[in-house]
Amino acid sequence: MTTIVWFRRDLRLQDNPALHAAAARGPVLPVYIQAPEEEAEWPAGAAEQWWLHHSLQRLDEDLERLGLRLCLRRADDSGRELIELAARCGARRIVWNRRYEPAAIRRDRAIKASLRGAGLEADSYNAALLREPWDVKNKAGGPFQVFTPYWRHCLAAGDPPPPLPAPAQAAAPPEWPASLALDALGLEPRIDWARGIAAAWTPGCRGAWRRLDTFLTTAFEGYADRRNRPDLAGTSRLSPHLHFGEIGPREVFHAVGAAAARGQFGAAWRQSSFLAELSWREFAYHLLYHFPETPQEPLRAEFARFPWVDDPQGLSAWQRGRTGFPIVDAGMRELWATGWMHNRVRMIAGSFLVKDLLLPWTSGARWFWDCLVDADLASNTLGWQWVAGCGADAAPYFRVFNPTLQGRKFDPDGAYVRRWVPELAALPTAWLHAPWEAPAGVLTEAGIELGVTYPRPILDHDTARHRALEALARLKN
DNA sequence: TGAAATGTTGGGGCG
DNA sequence: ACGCCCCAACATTTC
Repeated sequence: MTTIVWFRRDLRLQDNPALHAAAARGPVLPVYIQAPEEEAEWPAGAAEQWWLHHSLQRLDEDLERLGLRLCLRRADDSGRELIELAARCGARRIVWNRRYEPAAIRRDRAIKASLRGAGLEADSYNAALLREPWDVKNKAGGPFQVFTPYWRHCLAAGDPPPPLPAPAQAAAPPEWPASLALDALGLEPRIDWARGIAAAWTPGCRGAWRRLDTFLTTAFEGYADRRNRPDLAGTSRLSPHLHFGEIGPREVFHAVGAAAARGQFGAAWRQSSFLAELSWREFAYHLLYHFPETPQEPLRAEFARFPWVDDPQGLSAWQRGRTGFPIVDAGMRELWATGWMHNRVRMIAGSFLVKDLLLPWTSGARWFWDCLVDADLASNTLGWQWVAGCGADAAPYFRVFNPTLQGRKFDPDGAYVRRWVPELAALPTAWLHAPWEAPAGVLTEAGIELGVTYPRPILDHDTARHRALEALARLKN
């Protein structure tokens, strides 16, 4: 009996429970359905679409080694498309791995009901998370809202199950239904702006595993300190691979454990700050599941009446990396060029938008969504609500990042700023994070004319900080 | 997963 | 020798 495996954000063969279950029972028809309308308010941005194109290509190649191929479809109703496909190839069963965004949950629930109503079997599995969001409860039986107790609770619950192997073999269905060519999905940009992204990333499982292996051998041990340094290769850069499910969190968790068993690092690997970051991702899904309105609405209700500012010019300067604050501009340009930004710099740039410019956190979340290759509704929402101070376990309202101090602390030699803001490259490190303080002669020497070759700061941070503190203090009363 | 303002301490210069 | 002041370094409080 043929089973349709409906691929979504699980673009891998290993540790793929839906594929595993299907291959164990007979012929497999792998399907990907493009249905952007079903993503509701959060259709994939352009960078994410670029990634998806290449990831689907890799997945198809991997499936070919199993004697299968990926059937590509475009539809405005995935459920109807699946029923049609099942009829065409005689499938009686459809399986997939769960998604956890509110719109996807609603859609999948309706599809499961309609498939069963049509007399088909339909089952879903967990490929994306160490724990299901509904399985983790605090002592009162409710969801956690603070990370540390959430994490402790998960640690105490024991290790997640080991990853499943890729199917050793899979039978092809009696007939292959027609498939669109990958190019017909129109995911690749028409104008060639993706070169920076292509240079920075290798979509697909093998790229994901290469990243993980490199990270485990070179950066895991120093991660607690070096993860905050955007000028070093101190992070795993797994986020887009995890986002598309080219690698799963169970695989990451147990790869760390296996490296520890080989003696690469100590016995406390479960409590490592790297796996804590993986748990932040889990925590984000936990929150999104239990508070599904948070992509739009602040979790802390009083923030609904915060006096955000309308400042299109400020927003545009921030988006284009022309605020005059080098660490902020470097981050925003890294985002634009590569579809990714170092997490420390996300916090700095986010704090600048929300607290210095007083622009709504949702405008930052939307821009990140459109630019990021790892645009995850759960993580993006958590990150922005955190930095704005209106979310779970959020930064206290008075916590305002000083872009100059953050730059000096986390990019001490200025290598990160010099890379992404090349017009400042010749400025001595002492002035690099505050070029407006440099003596005129130093600027001239470095070939910089403020306001011409590089913007003057669009605001005075000290003034902006006081303005934010006042607005936030009023909110408390 | 802040930063600034304010307070405290202790060494050293100096009358 | 002593008190006084300055100020850097560190700690605490406050936003």
